[in-house]
Amino acid sequence: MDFTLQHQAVNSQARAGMLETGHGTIETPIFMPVGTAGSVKGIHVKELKDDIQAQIILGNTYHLYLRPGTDIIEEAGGLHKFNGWGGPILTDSGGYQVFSLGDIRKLTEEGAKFQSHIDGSRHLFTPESVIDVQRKIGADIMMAFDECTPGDADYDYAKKSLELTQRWLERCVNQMEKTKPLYGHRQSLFPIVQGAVYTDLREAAAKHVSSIPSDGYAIGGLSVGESEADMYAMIEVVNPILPQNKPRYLMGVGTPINILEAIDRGVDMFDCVMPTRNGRNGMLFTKRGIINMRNKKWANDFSPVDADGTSFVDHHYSKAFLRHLIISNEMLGAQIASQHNLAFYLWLVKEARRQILVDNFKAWKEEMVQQLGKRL
RNA sequence: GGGGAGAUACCAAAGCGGCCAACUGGGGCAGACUGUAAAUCUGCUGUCUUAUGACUUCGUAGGUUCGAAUCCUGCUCUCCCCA
Repeated sequence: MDFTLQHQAVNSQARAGMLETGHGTIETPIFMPVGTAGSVKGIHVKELKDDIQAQIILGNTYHLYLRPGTDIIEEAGGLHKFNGWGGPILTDSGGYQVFSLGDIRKLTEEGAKFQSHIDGSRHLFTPESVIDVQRKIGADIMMAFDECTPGDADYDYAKKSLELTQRWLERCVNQMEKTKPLYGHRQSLFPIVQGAVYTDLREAAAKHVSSIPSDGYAIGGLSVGESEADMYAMIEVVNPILPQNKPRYLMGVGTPINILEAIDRGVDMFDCVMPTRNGRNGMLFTKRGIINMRNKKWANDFSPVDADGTSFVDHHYSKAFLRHLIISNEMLGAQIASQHNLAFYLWLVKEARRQILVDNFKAWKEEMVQQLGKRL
């Protein structure tokens, strides 16, 4: 997997690049829609490609392992074929579930014992098994198995957690070397930087992962309860240490403002459930600010969903109709909102890239941030 | 014509002498959501700009009682069954 750094902004750490995968080239900075169970919730592949113009999507190891099960995906010929997407796929390792399934999971040196959130059955994830599952899923980018340390972890916990993540990383790397891709395309493993909000831990973590040759590097354990100031500070600590000529992926982030701030600090790749989940829950992101579509003031606003938007849905439907759908709990409401939000997120990173290439990123970003935070 | 049941807040529906401004659903209004246990969750929803406060409510008019949405009587209306 080759990454080409095309342009480095002058008064910002922002970069524009190209990441070539076995399923297509990704232009960075990029936002990757999340498709936990193999599908970006509520979005057809056609809309994903043509309307939203997604270049890579996520899947989740834990969720796909539980349902439909690794065997089915292998029998299908990998996730690319199974879900009909065909483009690049990144799979999260289940490290986030170590965090989010706190009550029904137990960590040991060996790995993480989960109880299925579906039927309560017990499963063990190890760095090795997680690599094996991701081989079978066929992800272009596989994530190392980590502990996503909570944002409020104390220093002692964060340190021990980081050390566990580091030992797990070594095991992931070993397992990568022992195994091969199953479907004829290259698979890359991205290590993950942890260390909570502690500068020295983040530094150590960044140095550790940088010592391991990889096609890209991820920053994890952010947007998990810490302040935004801490999040930005940690990005600033980590990015100068990570290899310059490899893509950097900030996991799970974030709001449109978060993304622009992180691009400004040298991040290339993002994923987040916000555009889809918040969309389903009636929130729209636009370049002029945030819309809570359920608010009464939209009830008789027959203007387009987003006059500035790039998506078909932005101009085809009115705010009043979309509000009606969402209030009525109609499936289409969630679909339209998700499609709009994803199209907006992809527009945002595409425009950021364009501004980087014409050396106007910083000024553009400052202006955008003012608008994006507004509530309409 | 005969017999029976019932009228509670925007809707539905509990409550059947004090713990009732009134359970619970729905609806309404607002908020949350960041590598998805989420088409989910949380508030508020009689009036008084704030309230452990005041005031006005449970078809309607009276009555009993220290005290009534709850008991009694009249009236009005609704529904069901048999003709």
